[in-house]
Amino acid sequence: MKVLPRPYHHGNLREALLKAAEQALEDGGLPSMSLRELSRELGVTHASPRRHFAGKQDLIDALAARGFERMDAILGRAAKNNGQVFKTRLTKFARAYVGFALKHPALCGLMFEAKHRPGAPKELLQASDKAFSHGRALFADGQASGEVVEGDPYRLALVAYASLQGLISISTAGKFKGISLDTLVPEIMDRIILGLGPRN
Amino acid sequence: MKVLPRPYHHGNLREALLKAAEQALEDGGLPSMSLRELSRELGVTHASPRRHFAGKQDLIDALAARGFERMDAILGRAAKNNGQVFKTRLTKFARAYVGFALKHPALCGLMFEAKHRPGAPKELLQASDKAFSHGRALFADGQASGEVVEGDPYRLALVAYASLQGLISISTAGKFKGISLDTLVPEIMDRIILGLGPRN
DNA sequence: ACCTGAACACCGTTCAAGT
DNA sequence: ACCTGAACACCGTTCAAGT
Repeated sequence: MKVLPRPYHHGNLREALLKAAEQALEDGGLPSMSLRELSRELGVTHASPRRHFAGKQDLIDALAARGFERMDAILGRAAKNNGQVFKTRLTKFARAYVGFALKHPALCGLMFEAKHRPGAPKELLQASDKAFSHGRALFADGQASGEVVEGDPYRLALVAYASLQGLISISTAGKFKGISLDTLVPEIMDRIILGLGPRN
Repeated sequence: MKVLPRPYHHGNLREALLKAAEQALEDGGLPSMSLRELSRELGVTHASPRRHFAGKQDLIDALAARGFERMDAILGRAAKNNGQVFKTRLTKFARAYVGFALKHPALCGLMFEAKHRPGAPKELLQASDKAFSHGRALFADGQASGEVVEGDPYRLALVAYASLQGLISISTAGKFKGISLDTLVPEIMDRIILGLGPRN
C-alpha cells in the first residue's frame, strides 16, 4: 500500500512533512525546521503545506501530539509490570521515560513546550494526558498495596516527575560528565522512594 | 526629499539593548526578541547593534552571562548561612534558586540553553561555573560535618539539582494546579536529604 | 482536492558611506 | 568611534489562479 516513492507527493505530503519536520528538528533545532526548507526538500512549493497544516504552529502541534502517542505506547508497555514490587515498577517506568526523552530530545522539548502553550489544541492535551496516565496509575497501585504513602497521587508523582524532568533537561543539554544514566536513574528513584514510603 | 535626521542614541546603546532585550524576552519569548524591533524601540537603525554585538547570538550570550552574575550574587547570599544545619541551608539555598528562576523564567531558559550551546564563549561558562560554585561548596560543607554521605559531591548535588531543575521546568511552564512552591520546595528537599544522609 | 506563483511584511547580516 | 541606508538572502502567511 505504501508505494509511490517519487518526490511528487500525491496524497502523502502531510506524512512526508511530519517525517521531514521531525528529522529537521532533531538535526538543527526548531529554527532549522522551516516550512520553506521542508517544502524544498520534498520538492513542492512553499505554499503547499498550507493544504495540510494551517500554519507552522499547527505542524508543531501535530508533531507534538504524535510524540505523545508514541510515548503513550512505550510508557504503557513499561507500566504493565504487575506482580513486581513498586520500586521495581517505578524504576523500569522511569528508565523508559528517560530513554524515550534521550532518544528524541528535540521532539520532547517541543512536546513539552507545545503542551504548555496557552491555546494548545485539546487533541494535544488529551494525547499528553493519556501518555501520563500510566504514571498516575502506577502511583495509585503503589498506594493501594501500601508501598506508597497516602496523599494526593498527583502531588506525590510530581516529585518523581520533577526529578526525571530535571535529569532529562541536564542530560539533554549534554553536560553529563561520564555519569551513566543506567546507574543514575535507579539511584534517583531509590532516593525518591525513600521519601515515598510509609512514614516512621 | 529632506528627512529629519534621527538623533544619535545618547548614553550607552549597549546597556540599553541589553535591558530592552531582557524585557522583550520575558514579554514574548526569544522569537519576539528581534534586533530590528529592539533598534526600533531605541530609535536607532537596525544595523546599529552591530557596533556592540557581533550578532544576535552575541547579544544572547551577553544576556546569559549577566544573568549568571545576578544569580551568583543571590546564591552567594543564600549559601552564607554558616552555623545552620545542612538541611536548613540546603532548603534556603533551593528556595533562592527556584525563586530567581521563577522571577526570570525566560532569562533562565536562555541562560540554560546558552550555557550548553556548543561553542559557548568561555566568559559565559566561567560566569555559570561561578554561580554554581556555591551549591558545590554547600554540599562539601555537608560532607565535612558528616551530614551528607561520602562520595563525589558533583554527583550528589546532581540529584538535588535535577529535582530543582525539573520543578522549575514544570512550574515555569505554568501547569501547577494550586500547589504552592513554598511548601513543595522544602518537601522535595526533605526527600532528597533522606537519600543523602549517612547510610544505615 | 491539491498545488503553484507572486506578493507582503517580517527577520539577521553585511558593507560602503556619512558624521 | 558610532551610526546610517541600502542590499541580500532568508522566513511565515496569504491569495488568486492553475490542474
